[in-house]
Amino acid sequence: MAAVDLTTHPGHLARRLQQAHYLLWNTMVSEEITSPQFAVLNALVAEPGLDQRTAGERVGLDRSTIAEVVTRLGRRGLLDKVRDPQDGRRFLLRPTEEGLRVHRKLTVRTARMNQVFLAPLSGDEQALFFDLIRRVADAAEGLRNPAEPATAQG
Amino acid sequence: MAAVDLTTHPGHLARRLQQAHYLLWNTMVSEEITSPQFAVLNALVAEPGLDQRTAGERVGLDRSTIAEVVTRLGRRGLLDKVRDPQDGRRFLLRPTEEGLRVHRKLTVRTARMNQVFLAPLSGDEQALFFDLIRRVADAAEGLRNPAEPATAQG
DNA sequence: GATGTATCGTCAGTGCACCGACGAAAGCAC
DNA sequence: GTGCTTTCGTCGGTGCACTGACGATACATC
Repeated sequence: MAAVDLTTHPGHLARRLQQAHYLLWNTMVSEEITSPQFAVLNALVAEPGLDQRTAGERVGLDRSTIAEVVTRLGRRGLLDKVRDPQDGRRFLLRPTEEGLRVHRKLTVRTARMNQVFLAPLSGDEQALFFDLIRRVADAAEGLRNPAEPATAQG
Repeated sequence: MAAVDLTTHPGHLARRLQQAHYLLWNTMVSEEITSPQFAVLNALVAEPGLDQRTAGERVGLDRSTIAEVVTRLGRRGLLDKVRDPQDGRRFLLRPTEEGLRVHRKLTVRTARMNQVFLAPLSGDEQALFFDLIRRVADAAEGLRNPAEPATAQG
């Protein structure tokens, strides 16, 4: 009997956490717009005119995935995509009027959902929850990108 | 400027955490067997002869997803799938010899990976990390399944 | 200005995750 | 033992996520 206890495996917990969030999002926020789509829209509200790659970087999506998400947002008319006249490789993205409207609406609902989602934790615990996850995720991402500043011995 | 700070959104953090884990798993554990596949294999090592639905329940996968994972594990010869003679609707699953061998090997590597993944946290913090995530995930899952035991006050 | 390298976006392939609908089998009526 | 309902697995559709390869554009060097 060499089976392990998955409740002490961070990867398994992360997956379950994300699934739980997915379900709650569907019921409390939107069945049309997904959480990653909202994240991209949010990035464009903060910085209109981002190119695809940078937008993906802001929310943690690789080139392929951001391309698909952008396609869907474009199909829904929430985002405009135009070639950068300065750099013919890039597409510049900005939210449409409708995109801004949807973003405002979902921002409210998302805040409500987050409250429900985190309700099992006290205020202090919620802060800890963010801090611990962020530190683990940042460190793991750092393992992949061997540092950008100084140390250009890569 | 109505953009929100995604680092205080648990769903976004959960996604980033899972992605970080995915990358680390690929480099430190296996490029062939994925984390969900290992989870299913692990469940079958613990309880050989589970049917598909129950196995999915053990690791948190719905019917459609567990079906795909089982297909892949079967294709790799890590698992046997036979009809339940007692109940013609079910398939009973058990690991093959090769499946047991792979499970043992990955168990070791997974433990190493978890250490690296959680290295940014102290021992106390790791315990907290598990506890907080588990509580949030359990509560959210509870919202979906309106309770099985008493407390039918929905 | 031609050559070589790096970057941006796309495409194909694989895998996880959900939903809704479906057929087959089982269990419960009566 | 003929129906009603439930359960198990499958199938089709959508969406996220990664990899590796590719064409087009830009940049850097000569």
